[in-house]
Amino acid sequence: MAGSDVFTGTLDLLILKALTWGPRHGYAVGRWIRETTDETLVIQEGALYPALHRLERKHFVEERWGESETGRQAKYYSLTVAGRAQLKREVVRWRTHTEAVARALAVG
Amino acid sequence: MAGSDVFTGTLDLLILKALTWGPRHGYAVGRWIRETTDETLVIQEGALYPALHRLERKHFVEERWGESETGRQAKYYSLTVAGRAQLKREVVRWRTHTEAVARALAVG
DNA sequence: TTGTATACCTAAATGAGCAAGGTATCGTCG
DNA sequence: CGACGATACCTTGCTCATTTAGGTATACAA
Repeated sequence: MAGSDVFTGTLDLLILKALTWGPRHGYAVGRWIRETTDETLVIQEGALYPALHRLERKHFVEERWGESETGRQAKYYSLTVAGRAQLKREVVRWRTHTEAVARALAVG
Repeated sequence: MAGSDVFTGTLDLLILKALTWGPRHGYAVGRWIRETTDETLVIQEGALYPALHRLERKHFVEERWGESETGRQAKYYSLTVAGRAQLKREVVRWRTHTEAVARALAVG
């Protein structure tokens, strides 16, 4: 089933959010999502890396090679100006839609 | 973009919820979702009808032809016992995941 | 009679995420 | 020393939900 871990369309939102405070490499983005959601949302690498590449292609993030905390080479992603705007839009969309579903579920 | 109107995976939940109080025909299910969400969630017919057929194939709903309020023939769908259990599961899943995303968005 | 709402349907394309592989480095534990 | 787990990246093939864009038919109002 598509989206058994994350509701499809939510991943971009989470990735952009993970980059709010500065550059992070891909592996660390995945770990941040897993940790801040208390293991509820676990992003498969086969979803994570393609998603990062998509965001790069749309110019919402920029990549730059650097050295990770462990001394290994890692690809760091940072938000562009457009990415920051996109994050805002996606947060609004998320709120709007979850509130709409909440209204429907509250009926009865 | 897949899921521009509804986060992919949410549609089944909404359809099952729409049938909580008794049989409804497909068109009325779509209208119920649109109206209870104040036009926020508008389900395309090309998504709605295939979704109903999927739910029927999984035995979460049963269909039966009947006469609509306007006197036309319409296909009425009603929840099966398995469908009612599925609705419960999907509500839990929805709550779990939206709360997880909420935690992530609350950071910072 | 033209349009709008009701009521159903499908086929082709898009595209996200899953499953399952792969490479390579580093530290640790037996 | 050797195996293992964690880190860090990647891709290809598949499934499957949704979008797009059509189609049929009836009823009623302008």
